[in-house]
Amino acid sequence: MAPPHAQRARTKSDAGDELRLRAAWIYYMEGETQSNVAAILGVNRITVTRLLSEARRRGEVTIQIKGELASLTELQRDLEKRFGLQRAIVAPVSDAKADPTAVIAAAAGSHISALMRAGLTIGVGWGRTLHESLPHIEGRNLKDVRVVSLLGGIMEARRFNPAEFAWRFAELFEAEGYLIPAPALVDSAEARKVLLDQCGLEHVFKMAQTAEIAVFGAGGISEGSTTYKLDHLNEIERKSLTDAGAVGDVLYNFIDGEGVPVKHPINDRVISVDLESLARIPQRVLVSGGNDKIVVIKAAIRAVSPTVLVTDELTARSLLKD
Amino acid sequence: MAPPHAQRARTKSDAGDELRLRAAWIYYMEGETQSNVAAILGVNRITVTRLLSEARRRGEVTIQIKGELASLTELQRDLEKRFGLQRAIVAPVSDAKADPTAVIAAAAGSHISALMRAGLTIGVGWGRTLHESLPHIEGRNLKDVRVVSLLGGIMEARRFNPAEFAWRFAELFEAEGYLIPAPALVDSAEARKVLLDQCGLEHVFKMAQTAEIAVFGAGGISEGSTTYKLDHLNEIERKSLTDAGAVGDVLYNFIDGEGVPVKHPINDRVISVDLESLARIPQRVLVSGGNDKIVVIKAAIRAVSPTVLVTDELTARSLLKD
DNA sequence: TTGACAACTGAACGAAAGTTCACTTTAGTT
DNA sequence: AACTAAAGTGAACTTTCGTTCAGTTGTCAA
Repeated sequence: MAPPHAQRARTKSDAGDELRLRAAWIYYMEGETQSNVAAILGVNRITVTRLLSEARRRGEVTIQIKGELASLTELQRDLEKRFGLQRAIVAPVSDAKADPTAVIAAAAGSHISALMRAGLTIGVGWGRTLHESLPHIEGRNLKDVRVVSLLGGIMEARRFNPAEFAWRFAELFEAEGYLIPAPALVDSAEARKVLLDQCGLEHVFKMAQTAEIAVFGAGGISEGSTTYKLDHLNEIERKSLTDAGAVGDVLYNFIDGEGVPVKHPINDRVISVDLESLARIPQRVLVSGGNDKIVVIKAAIRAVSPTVLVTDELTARSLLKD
Repeated sequence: MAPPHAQRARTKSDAGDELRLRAAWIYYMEGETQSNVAAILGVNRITVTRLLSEARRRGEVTIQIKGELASLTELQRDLEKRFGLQRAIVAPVSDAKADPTAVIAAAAGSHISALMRAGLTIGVGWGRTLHESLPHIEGRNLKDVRVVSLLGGIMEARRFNPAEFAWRFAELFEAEGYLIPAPALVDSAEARKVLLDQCGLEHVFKMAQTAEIAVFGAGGISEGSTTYKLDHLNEIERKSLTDAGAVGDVLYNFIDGEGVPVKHPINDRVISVDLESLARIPQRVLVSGGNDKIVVIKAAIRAVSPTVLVTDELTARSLLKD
C-alpha cells in the first residue's frame, strides 16, 4: 500500500499546478489585474503574485518578441554588455558569403545622421566602409558644425580619396571641414616633426582633440585585407609589424591583440590623432566588420573603448564567440 | 527625386521601431525595470512605458503559456464565461473515441475532495460517472459531515447500486449518510404522496434543501444512453417524454431544451429534490460529459445554473460550439 | 519668415505589483 | 494528546507602473 502522504502530496501539488496555470491564464491572456485574478480564483492577491512569479520561475510563461530584428537586438545587447558599449548596432546580413561592408555602411550612415546636431565638432577617420556610408547619411542644414580629420590622407587617390570623406561629410551638413593636408604616413620621424611644427597641423589636431564625436574604422593587417593600404605599407614593413605583434591599426596607430600600441618605428612616422587622445573624445564610434577584422576589432575596443560599435551580424557573432 | 519628407519619415519610423524593439527586449528578456530601461536607452521612463504598450498593441510581444494544460485552461475559462460558472473543470481526453466517463470521474473526485470540509452538508445524486469518481475521492476524517441523497434509488441493483454512492461517499469522510429508502420513480402519484407523507422522507428532503453543496449528473434520453435507466423507463414512456419535448433529466426531473420541466405525468411519480430546491443550494456541481449529453447539459445548465461544471475536453468544445 | 498645428516629451498623481514580516495552520513527532 | 518544524497565508509598506495633463519642439503652409 502506498504511503498516504505520498498520495496527498501529489494531489496537493496537482491542485497547485492547476491554480497557478489558471492564474497565469487569466492574468496574461485575459489581461486582468492581479486583484481581479485573486477575486476570480477566490484567493488573496498576494497569493496571485506568488503564483505568477512561480509560473515565470518555472518557465511556464514565456514571452517572445517577434520579428527577425529581435535576434539582432539580442546580439546588440550581448555586445553592449560584453564590451561595455553604450550602443552596439548590428546590421542584418542576408548572404553569409557576401561582403558586409554595404550593410554596415548603411547602418553607420543612419546612426551618424541621428547623432548630428547643431554646434557639433566631429572627428572622422576614413576607410572603405565610411566612404560607402556617405549615401546613407542624411544631410541637413545645421549651424556651427565642424568636421575634423583625425588623420592624414594618401597621395595616390584610387578607388576613393580618403580626404574626400571628411570633405563630403562636411558638405552634407554645410559644415566647416578641417582637413589634414598631409599623408597619414610620412617617410621619417623628422618629416613628421617638420609637418606638425611648420604647417599648422598642430591646430587641426588640437581641434580634433576637442571633438565631441569621433567616427573611425579599424584596419586589418593580413595579406588580403585593406588593399588600399598596401600602397603605403610594403610587404617588409607589414612583416616587421606583425613580428612586433601588430594585429591591425586604428587611425594608423598599430596595435597588438591587447590593444596596446606596438613598439615599432612606423608609429613615429604616422600623422594622426594618437590613441590616448582618441580615447578622450566623449563619443567614439567604431565602424568595422568582416571576418578578417575580428581580431583587430577586439584590439581596437581594448585600445579606445568605443562608446558605439557598428558592425554586421556575422562579425557580431564571431566577436561574442569564446 | 523622392520627396524629402518621405525619406525622413521612413528613417524616423525605422529608428522608432528599433528603439521600441530594444526597449521590449531589455524589459521582457533582460527583466530590467522600466526605469532602468529608460536609463539604458537614454530616454524618459514614460517614453519606455509608451514604447512597451505600443509593442504590445502591435503584437510584437507575445506571451505564451506552455503545456497541454494551457488549452484546457482556456476551455475552462471560456465555459465559465459563456455559462456563468464559478468554475469549469475540463478533463483531458487522450482518445476521442473512448468513453470520457473515466477522466471526468477522476476530475470530479479530485474536485469534490477539495470541497469537503468539516461541518458540511452535501447532497448527492447518483449515476455512472459519480460512481466511478469514488476511487478518486480522497477520504478524510472530518467532523459533522452529512451526506444526503437528493433522490431515491432503484430496486434492482445491476452494475452498481445507486444508493451505494451516497453511502460509500459518507463512509469516506466518516460522515452520517441520509439516504432515501424509496425508488426514484414510483408507479403512481398516489404512491409518491404516501411515501413522502408516511415514511419520513420529508425529513430527508428538508435536509437536502439545506445542503451547502449538491453534486449531481445529467441524464440523456436517447435510446443508447443511460442504459440503467431503461429498467425504469420503458420505450413508450420514453417516447411520450420526448414527444413532450424532454431532452433528458436532472435528478429524474425531465426537462426540455430550455431547461424547463416538461409537462408530463411522470414528473408526478418522481421522488427527488425538485429543480427549484436544487437551484437554491449554494454550490451546485454538475458532473457530466459525452457526445450524447450535450443537449441535456445545456438544458441542465439553464435549469439549475450550476456553480461548477465538470466535463471533458470534447464535450467542452461541443458545448462552446455555435 | 511667421503662425498654426500636430507630434512628441516630461511631471504629477493614482493604481498596481512585489517584498518583508508576523501569524496561522498543518503535518509529523514525542 | 501536545509539541515542533515547516509550509502557507495575510497585512503593511515600498517600488514600479500607467494615465492624464501641461509644456515643448518641430513641421508645414501661407
